[in-house]
Amino acid sequence: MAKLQKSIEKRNALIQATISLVNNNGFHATPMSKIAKMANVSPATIYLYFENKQDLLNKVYIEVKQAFTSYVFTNYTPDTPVADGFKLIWNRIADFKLKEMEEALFLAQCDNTPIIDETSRQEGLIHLQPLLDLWKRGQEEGILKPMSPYLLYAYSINPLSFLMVMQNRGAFKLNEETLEEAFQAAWNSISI
Amino acid sequence: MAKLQKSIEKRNALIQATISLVNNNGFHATPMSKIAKMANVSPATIYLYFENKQDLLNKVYIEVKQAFTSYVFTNYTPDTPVADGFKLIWNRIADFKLKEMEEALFLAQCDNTPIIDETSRQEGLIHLQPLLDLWKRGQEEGILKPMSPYLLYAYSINPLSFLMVMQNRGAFKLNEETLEEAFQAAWNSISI
Amino acid sequence: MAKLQKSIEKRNALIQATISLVNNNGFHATPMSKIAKMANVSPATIYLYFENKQDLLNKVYIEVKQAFTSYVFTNYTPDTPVADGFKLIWNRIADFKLKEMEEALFLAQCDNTPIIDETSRQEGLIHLQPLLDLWKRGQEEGILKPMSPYLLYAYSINPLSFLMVMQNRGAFKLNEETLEEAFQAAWNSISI
Amino acid sequence: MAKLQKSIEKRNALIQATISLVNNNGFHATPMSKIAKMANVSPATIYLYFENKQDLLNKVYIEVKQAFTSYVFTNYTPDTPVADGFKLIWNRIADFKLKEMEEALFLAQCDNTPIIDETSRQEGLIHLQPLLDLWKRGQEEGILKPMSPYLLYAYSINPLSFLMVMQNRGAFKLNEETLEEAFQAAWNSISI
DNA sequence: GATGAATGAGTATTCATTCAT
DNA sequence: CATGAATGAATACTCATTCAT
Repeated sequence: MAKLQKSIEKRNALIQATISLVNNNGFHATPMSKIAKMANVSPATIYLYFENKQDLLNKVYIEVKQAFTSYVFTNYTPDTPVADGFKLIWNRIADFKLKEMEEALFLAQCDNTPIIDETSRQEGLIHLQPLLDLWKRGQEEGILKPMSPYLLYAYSINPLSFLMVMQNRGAFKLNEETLEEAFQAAWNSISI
Repeated sequence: MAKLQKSIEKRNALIQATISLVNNNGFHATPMSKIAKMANVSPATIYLYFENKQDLLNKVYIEVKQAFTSYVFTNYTPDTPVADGFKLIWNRIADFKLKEMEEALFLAQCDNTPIIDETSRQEGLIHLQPLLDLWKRGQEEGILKPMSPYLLYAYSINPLSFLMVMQNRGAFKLNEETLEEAFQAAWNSISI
Repeated sequence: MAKLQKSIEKRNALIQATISLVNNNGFHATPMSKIAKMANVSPATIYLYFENKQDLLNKVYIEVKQAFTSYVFTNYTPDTPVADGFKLIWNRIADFKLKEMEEALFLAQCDNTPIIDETSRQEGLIHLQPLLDLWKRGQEEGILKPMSPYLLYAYSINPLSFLMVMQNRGAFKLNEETLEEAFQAAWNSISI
Repeated sequence: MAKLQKSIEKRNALIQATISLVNNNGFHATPMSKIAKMANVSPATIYLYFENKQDLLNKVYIEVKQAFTSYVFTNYTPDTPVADGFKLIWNRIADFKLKEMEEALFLAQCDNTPIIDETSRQEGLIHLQPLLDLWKRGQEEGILKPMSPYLLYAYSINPLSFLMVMQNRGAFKLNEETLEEAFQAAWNSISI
């Protein structure tokens, strides 16, 4: 029991170290040895938990993406009215990006870079379905513009990533006021 | 003259090779030797034009960014009415992302990654001033929401990057129709 | 008793695994972990039976060599006439190489390679004495050429190793006919 | 010109170092770094001349084998009478094993071990054809036993490898007398 | 200017071996 | 006895950079 516990902790430490180092230095400047050191294990130990560096990265990506979607859809049920549902989900996304900035930044980097395997990328996408369903419902009800979900995502969700990156670089501050402005912009862009 | 010409051509070949390789393989999988090979020069030759790999990357970034802004503001004059001016600029940006996809993808990767020096990043920003001025004018005229330019950018400009990346991955198609939808979403998000 | 039995079985499994893996992949590509896996034990268990990898290899060599000589001299008694005795022993050697090919191939590889300690090699040799005695007798009786036993061995015994390796590589077939030819060649080379 | 010369010298130094180290320590205990050190180059330099460790080994094997066969058939012409021809070739083989012991030992190790690629092994064989032709002629003339060339090789040629290994281990001495005995044994084993 | 050969300093990965359980 | 997890010490191989020509 204690052993399993320790094993899980080590794996998590590796994942956290990877996120942190890739965020700060980029994938190309994140050697396995540094990850090991930050996680307080030997480099060889990484290979007990992950097949190789690419596998480590893929697995971290998938798990962070799952944590993200899991966080996002907490409290949401498919019978929530469209406008309320969208606001709920949007706020959870914003919350996640603010509270789990490391994870969110990591995702942003992976999503704009060819460092993740295509299959892992796909695997990360499937859990977004409830949002797509919500949008479809909104379109059927005539509340949302009849556009491709990619457009809906590009204008209502993705901007948060940009804003978070800017906040991380110290150029911009996400607070109650700017978040409200952001939500209005998001809603205006997709609602009829 | 012929010599200078050849020199410039070599430099351009190096820049193009860097863009192409970083796009396809990521920075971490783009060795100098490959760049040299693709540009048909010796690895040593790179160091006649750039100080080192980081310098090469920074310079490529800055030049591509300049090409981008230069393209974007062609035909635009500061006395254009706000709505027309925004539409003009927005369309040029969309144009660039469609016609110079390699360059645009490269910028998207650099902008979400810690591979570019902060100073180079700043240098890439300064040429965006005309757009910021336009927005300020629009806000003074009560046409645009009185938000931070970061918010304006996040919602009216940045989504195009996301859409382009998606198009590049084969998931989405930017055509006359979707571009029009995109523009409406952009305008709705920032206009009062 | 059952415990001792199991212990012996494990040790044998380790020896067999070592032989098989070294034969197929060579010593350099035979990690302890693979040996353990093939023998269905933990890597750590190997060290309960052998001091280290070198010791494992030496012990395997010695035991296989003993199995070989023991097999070879079964039914042979020192009072057998020289010609009969040689034929008897030669046939047993040929038999062993055909029936215990794994073991024989392992010996061939060890005998031509610096992977076995010199002392272990010596230890493997001592049990060949009956053959040396037979040869001495044959020379005293004027039946065998008065040559160094190394020459006798090189021409009458060692060729079987070569033929077995060739058969293992699929290039040659040892059957009743070729074995008879081989024996004639062997006998012709050493008899007066 | 001087550059090409140096290049060839470096390559040869690498080959010699490989032979020497593999002979003394075995393939498994011959790291690239040691080979580099012995050849007075950087480890990275090896990879300018050979693709990887396996390629290095294969190439060394092939070149040594070619040197061997080339040495062996010097002075031999296909019209030499069978007995004379065999004696000539046999002596050259013995000569090579005595004078180029390092090379010969290396071949012996490679020939009894799965460290060489099968294709490289095949490539090493093709140059032995003149000997096979000689044997065929001898069989047609009724001088040699009508056996498989593998048997002829096993009994008339291969024993020299064994004797050389023994001499290298200090157990046996190849001199004029023992060489003559060896030749007689070889000839007796294959001649009618 | 231009180059190709050369390399030192890494880097991912492996593996023999140990040790707490 | 037996083990699986852990690791330090290699090891093959890469790559940004240099330098003699």
